[in-house]
Amino acid sequence: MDAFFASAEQAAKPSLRGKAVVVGGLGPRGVVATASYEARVFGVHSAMPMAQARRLAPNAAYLVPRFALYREISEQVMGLLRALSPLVEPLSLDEAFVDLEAGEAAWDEASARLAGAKLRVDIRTVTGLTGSVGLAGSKMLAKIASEQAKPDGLVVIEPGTERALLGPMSVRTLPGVGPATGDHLRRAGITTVDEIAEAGEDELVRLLGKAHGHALYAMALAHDERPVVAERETKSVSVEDTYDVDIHDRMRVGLEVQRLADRCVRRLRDAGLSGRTIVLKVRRYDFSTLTRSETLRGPTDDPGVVREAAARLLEAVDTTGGVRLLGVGVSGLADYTQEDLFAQAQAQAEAEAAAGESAVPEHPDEEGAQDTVPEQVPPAERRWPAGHDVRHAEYGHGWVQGSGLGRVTVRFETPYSEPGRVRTFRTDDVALELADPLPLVRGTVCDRRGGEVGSAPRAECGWPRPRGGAA
DNA sequence: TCTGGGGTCCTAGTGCCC
DNA sequence: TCTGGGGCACTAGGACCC
Repeated sequence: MDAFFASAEQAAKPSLRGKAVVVGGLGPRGVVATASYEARVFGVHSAMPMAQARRLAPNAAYLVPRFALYREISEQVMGLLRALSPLVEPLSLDEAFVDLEAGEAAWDEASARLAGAKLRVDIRTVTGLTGSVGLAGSKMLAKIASEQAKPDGLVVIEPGTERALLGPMSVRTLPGVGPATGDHLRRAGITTVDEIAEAGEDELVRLLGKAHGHALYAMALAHDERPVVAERETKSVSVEDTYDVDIHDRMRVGLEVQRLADRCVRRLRDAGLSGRTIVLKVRRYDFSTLTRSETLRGPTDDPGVVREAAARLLEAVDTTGGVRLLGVGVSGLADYTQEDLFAQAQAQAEAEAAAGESAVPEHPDEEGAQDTVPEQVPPAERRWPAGHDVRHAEYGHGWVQGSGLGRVTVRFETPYSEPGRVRTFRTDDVALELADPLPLVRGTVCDRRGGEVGSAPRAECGWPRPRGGAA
């Protein structure tokens, strides 16, 4: 999908069509998730600090991501891909590989082109958004083709032309070559794919290590035999928060870790998983990041057990100077729940010992349970995130254009209307309430699959993610 | 300028067991 | 009893991806 989050917002909000739109974290430490093509003209791009984006494009619309909406659109596109082939490998919410041969949707270049062209039309019809398709004989080349096809295009890499196409390209084109490896290669005098091939496999292994060296050399020769894998098991589940202001208070750090542990367990349980290894992540004031982990005797999804492990790990971390990010994760996953009996028994014993002494909450992780850690934020304060849908008793459906100083500004429009008018209300106006997003195309019903085809949904998103790479 | 969140994979060091 | 090596599990960090 092309500039996916931003395109979805433009489709949902007629007044933003043709305008610079930036989606990402709006806090002081936010970064850009996606910029519309209109915003990219100003130099705004993904992963850029939001403060920098605001300087480059001060008049752009800045919105927070609405993952529920993107997930629904993603599921619609996934449905279209699965109609082409049983072998669909999602890479993210907006990208996927499809093995067209396995689905007998294509058997030669002409039929592949036809299938790709029809897919693009279908995506547009169903979602109202544009997608790009790359067609090639391997995943690596299909991905490169789809990048070249953006926005709103279709590119085929014909068999026999791969080496000539790849040769002059930057090493950064190859998957797995990021800033660090790119620099490493550049210092060795290697900047193009051709130069990787000329350097030879031994040199690549010497420079980058065994796995990376072999893989990169093969890619440079356009060799990529990786199959399209429809089912990928989740390996870890984690949550993390970056704080607007560094936390110095050790007690507060401890409370945040407990909250994160609870959130992580909720995600774990929603996915029907349990895990053995608890990981604590701390990013300090100077951006140095460290992780500490502990492996239990058996997998658990008990919030008390995870909280305790995370607290133990925190004890070994020096947080003087302040922390900007905290995270809690669980790995070593199992798709069954075999409780850590020892830890549970211990927790129970401790709870019994503590009974009467204090009112520390126990295991509150039932459906819909709230965080047990006291919130620092005053309760009942209504939040109006920029870009979120609202409904007003009198004016109907709209979205939050901005809020602050006790006021919220709403633009009243829908995906099917003309650009609408703006009105401002008090943030506690009872006539105003948050609303679910409307479908981008009138009459389409998002296909909330029950997992009857292919793999059962895992992790929080139900099921993962798509693009137009076709192998 | 000042760097999110949720993942995966790889490497290297260490300790333990046989 | 001591030593060494292989294999494995665990831990920590880094790079990369979207």
